[in-house]
Amino acid sequence: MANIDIREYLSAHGIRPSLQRIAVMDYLLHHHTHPSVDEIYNALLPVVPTLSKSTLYNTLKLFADHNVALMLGIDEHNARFDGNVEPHAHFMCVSCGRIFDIDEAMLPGLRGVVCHSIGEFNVLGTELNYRGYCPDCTESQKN
Amino acid sequence: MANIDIREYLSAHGIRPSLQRIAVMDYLLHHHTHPSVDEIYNALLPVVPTLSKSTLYNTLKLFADHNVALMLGIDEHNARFDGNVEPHAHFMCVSCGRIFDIDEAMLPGLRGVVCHSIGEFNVLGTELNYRGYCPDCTESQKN
DNA sequence: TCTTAATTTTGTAATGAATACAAAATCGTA
DNA sequence: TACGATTTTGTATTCATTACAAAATTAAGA
Repeated sequence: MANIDIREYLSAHGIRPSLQRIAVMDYLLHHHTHPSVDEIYNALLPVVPTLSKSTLYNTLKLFADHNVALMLGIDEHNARFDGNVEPHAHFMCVSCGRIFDIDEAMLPGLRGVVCHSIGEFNVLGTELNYRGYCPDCTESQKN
Repeated sequence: MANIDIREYLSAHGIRPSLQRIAVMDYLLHHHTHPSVDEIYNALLPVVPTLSKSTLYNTLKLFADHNVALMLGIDEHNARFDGNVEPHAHFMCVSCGRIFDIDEAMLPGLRGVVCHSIGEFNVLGTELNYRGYCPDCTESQKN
């Protein structure tokens, strides 16, 4: 996705596309590692040397509010962010700490819990998190 | 559930039943409000005047590790705890802040995402969280 | 282009939940 | 009762996040 497209993507969601916001959105769309604020900061500092943590927090909050990024609560130590806003679940490995996407192909039941209402409850957002051992760490445990 | 039963419940899960631990477990089993550490602390202080926050953190971590309590990540500001360890989802109202239990009767799809493995991923724990407006707050918004 | 107001960014200071740690208290067992 | 292990407690610390005001940037009109 070129920068011009990210500009339009942000604008289309009511976000004025500043240099910093484009850089953050660009990073989120090209890195599916569910980065923390610090990871994004360290990655973008060479690109946007004046970037401050405040701007990052502001920007990520703005993105979450405008539904162009997810703020994940799966890691109890840091907020994690995801530019993929399509319904999907997450798996965090308790051994290596990586966070994996779990999509409908892997978890057919996913559709059954993604909804806009539950009885009289009006649902705005859904978060489905798993913790356990990823395939790599399950394998290395056997040895 | 009488204290003697809580003793046995904790013992059966490999937890030595101290006065403090019994008090915390008792509180969790009788209050389904998904309390924060502070709420538990303030509620138990009159009962266990020497109770310290350190003990609470230790105890709740111990409970979570031994699967007699859930540590919920649904509230980004505080960890919340739940003595109900049966599979169920949670709903947090963005208006009043209350956290509600969502069981299988309300959400038939729940069974479809509670599992012990997803492909090669070895699942130890599942957390399904919703955010939105609860029935009370949806109603009062109309006025 | 200049002016001005609004928005955005930035740095610093403050907040507060959670953790670390060691001393004191308690428990279990001989 | 004595002693080693476990648990509790208080204090100090850490560190992610928020608050806030000044500086920089942008948008739009004159």
